[in-house]
Amino acid sequence: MLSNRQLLILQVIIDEFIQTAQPIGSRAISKKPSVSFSPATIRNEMADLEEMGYIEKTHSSSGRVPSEKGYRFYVDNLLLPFHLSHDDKQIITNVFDQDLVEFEQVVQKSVRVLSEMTNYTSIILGPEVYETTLKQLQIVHLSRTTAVAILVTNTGHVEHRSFTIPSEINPADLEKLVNILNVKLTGVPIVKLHSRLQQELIAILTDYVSDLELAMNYLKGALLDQQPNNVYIGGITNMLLQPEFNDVSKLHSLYSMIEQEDLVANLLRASAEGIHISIGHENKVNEMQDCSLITATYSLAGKQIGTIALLGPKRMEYSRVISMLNLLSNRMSDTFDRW
Amino acid sequence: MLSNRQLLILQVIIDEFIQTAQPIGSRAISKKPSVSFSPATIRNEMADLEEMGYIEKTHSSSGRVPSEKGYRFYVDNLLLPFHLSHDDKQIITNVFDQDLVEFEQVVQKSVRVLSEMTNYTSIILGPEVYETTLKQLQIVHLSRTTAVAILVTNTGHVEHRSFTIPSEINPADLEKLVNILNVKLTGVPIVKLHSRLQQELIAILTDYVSDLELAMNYLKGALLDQQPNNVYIGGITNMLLQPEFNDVSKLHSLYSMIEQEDLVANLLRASAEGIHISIGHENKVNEMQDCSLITATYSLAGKQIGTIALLGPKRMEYSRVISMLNLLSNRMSDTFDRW
DNA sequence: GTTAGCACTCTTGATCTCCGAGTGCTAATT
DNA sequence: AATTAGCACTCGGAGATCAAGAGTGCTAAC
Repeated sequence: MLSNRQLLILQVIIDEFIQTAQPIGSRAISKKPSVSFSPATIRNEMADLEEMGYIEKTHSSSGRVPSEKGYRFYVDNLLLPFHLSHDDKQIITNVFDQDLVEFEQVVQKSVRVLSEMTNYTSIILGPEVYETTLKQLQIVHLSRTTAVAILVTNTGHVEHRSFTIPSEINPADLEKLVNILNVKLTGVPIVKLHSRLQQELIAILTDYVSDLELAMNYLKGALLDQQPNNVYIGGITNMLLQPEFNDVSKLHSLYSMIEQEDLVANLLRASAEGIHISIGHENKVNEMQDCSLITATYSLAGKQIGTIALLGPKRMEYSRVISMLNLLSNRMSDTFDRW
Repeated sequence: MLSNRQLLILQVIIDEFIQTAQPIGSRAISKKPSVSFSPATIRNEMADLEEMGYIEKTHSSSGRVPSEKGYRFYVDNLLLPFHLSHDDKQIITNVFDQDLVEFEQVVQKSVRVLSEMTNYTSIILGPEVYETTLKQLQIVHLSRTTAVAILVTNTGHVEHRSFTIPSEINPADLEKLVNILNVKLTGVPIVKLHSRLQQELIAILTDYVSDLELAMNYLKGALLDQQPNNVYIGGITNMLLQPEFNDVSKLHSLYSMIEQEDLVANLLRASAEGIHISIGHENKVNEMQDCSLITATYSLAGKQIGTIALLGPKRMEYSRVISMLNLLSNRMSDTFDRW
């Protein structure tokens, strides 16, 4: 167990290090107004804190630096609720002021605002379509042999994909097929489209359409193949501002990781509801083990549909960032619910 | 005028520097099989080349490094046609092998391939829609008050935008309006949509639709407001591999420039037909003045519709890169024409 | 005209020193 | 018993110094 004094000292060390990125010495701590002990006393406490693994030295006679265990303790026990300034709140709220009626717009704007306000890299995993349903399906013929399939969801999301129509398929058949599908599939959740197609409709459809299989395969390809990774990333260059990434080789490995959107997407897809923080080696991805990742989820009708995340150095402004993520994720959920 | 020997030496210096990024000394040059003079002779020639401004020293007793004037001369006069390896050609050709029928897919794939093959940053300015025409216009109602407007072009490009329907507008009117517009505007070039709407159709439309103005304004907003910046950028992290960007502060200014997509878009939009090279300070954008930018254009039916560019250090592999850009832009033009 | 030779210049890396910030420990103080 | 002052010690960082090496410019010889 940590004494109150140790708690105070640990708190000061971490707060200070978050600001300056410099090791903190006993003298500097004793000068803090909230601290009223001599450097010698503090040195004793620091030795204990170090023994317990909450802080570290960079070399034998340096000041102390928080360890990952220290950050973890800080995040779990020492985090003070942070009051966002009125301006900050306003900026976040403003994102939702214009009448944006599309998920995508909201998300794009949020990513930008978040990275600008925090100076970290922000990542949003766009709303998953689990709950969205098919609103309308349509084929637009571009020429004899090419067409675009367009799929509109009830959330205003539009997917489209071009394809070539093989000469074996009768365009009229395709047309008929689409008409039937529209009647039968409107309102069906997107994720269930595939199984619905397979299980329930084949029987009905064979009656209407010759060469069914061929046409179906084409439609399936057009509509379902691409599950796009709706990952939005902003402020990647902010990493350059952090002294911990002065080293180009570190940057390179981190950046090439971030460039792999599917990897990032999978990582975030696993996030638990609410705010969650992974510090350094708590991250499974190697390239992130010098970073902290804070995730928050947002929801539609109480059901989690996406994730907002901030990636920065372990030395993040946890408390401020958490407040911002909370506010943003609530606003997002509210907005989506209102639609 | 440069003597043949001077040309040879300049060529060797630049070729070598492009490979190694290290200053080249007279001894190293004289060891090249293509060179048969002693270091002393070469030193004399180098002094002349330096006086003329084609090469520079990094310090008084260092080897020589090409100046921007040197690169310019090299690019204008010394560039040998580069023969792409069979594999390289194959990789580029493969981009077009699958039956991609959408501009976007082709462009996205090209950007990736290009940056992977060159290790530079590749930028493609997506096809401008000047020549594309409206294929179909459609409104899908999501709810009483929201809808998505979808616009399909003859090239398979799909634009969409959600909007809220103000209560003053009669949904039936909107429907009617869209029907009429579809009949009247199909086949009209996208860029002319706006003027067409204003000039020719207002008269006809007033007969059919009450509250015309309101409905029109909404449609215009939905369809024409956003001219999206179709800029695709790949391999940004490749910059980290170049020794000239070891310095984090240089990287930062360059990266924050690249992050501004509209700036990049405007820059490329101005590119002249064919291959064009800007070296260092020939670039107007400050942040690029340590870089070279090579642009190539591609076309549809002989009309330039977009730009491919590679951004790298001044020490670029000009000749290889130019061959690749040539091949790629031709293939792109061919493919688009074939549709 | 070309090249060998040589003195000179400048970078690079290694080694050393000095300074200061910070520590741990002990002994004095409260 | 807890706190603090005092002090010796440690280590990193900034400079200074030095030697090695790569490269140059110039002169004189070929």
